[in-house]
Amino acid sequence: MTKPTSRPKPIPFVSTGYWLLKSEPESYSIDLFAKEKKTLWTGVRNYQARNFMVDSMKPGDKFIFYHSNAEPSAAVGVGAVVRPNQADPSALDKKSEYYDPKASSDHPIWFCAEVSYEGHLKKPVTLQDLRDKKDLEKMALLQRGQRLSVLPMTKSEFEAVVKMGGGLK
DNA sequence: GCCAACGTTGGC
DNA sequence: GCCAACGTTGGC
Repeated sequence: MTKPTSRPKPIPFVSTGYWLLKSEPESYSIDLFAKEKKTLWTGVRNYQARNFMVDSMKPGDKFIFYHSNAEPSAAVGVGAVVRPNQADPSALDKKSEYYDPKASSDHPIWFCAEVSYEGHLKKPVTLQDLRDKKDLEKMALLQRGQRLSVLPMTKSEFEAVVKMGGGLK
């Protein structure tokens, strides 16, 4: 006997191992990432984006580093997931703009991923470049109203973006 | 700075 | 549980 349910079941999401992570360069840029080599991808405060990092990201996954709210907004580099699904320390830090009074070490609420720098694209691939590319029209980033800061992408989308950027430098 | 398109909150 | 009001994101 199946339980009655008032809500539709979430569609199971199967990761292809490729992601796109957004950051505003004024808050965390690819240049700073390159200098630090590794960072905790903290401050994600959207449940769907969080769930990607908790449920679907795996060590070794790759991602496009995308500058949002930038001049111009563009894919600018590549990174790799080191360790997903970790409690986000910024939620417990009263001085952080991402502090959440409802979070605690027993109940972190928010999670992040440790990620490592792999390289800058030789040339940034602007949002307009991405939109102009027929092969990328289904890419999550380009869908109407899309605002998540952690987005899945397919392997072929990932490879197309890297190629458009002339590879890594 | 504007505003479309979202997500979240809270009164009921 | 509905939904109006509010807040945020991010392109332009």
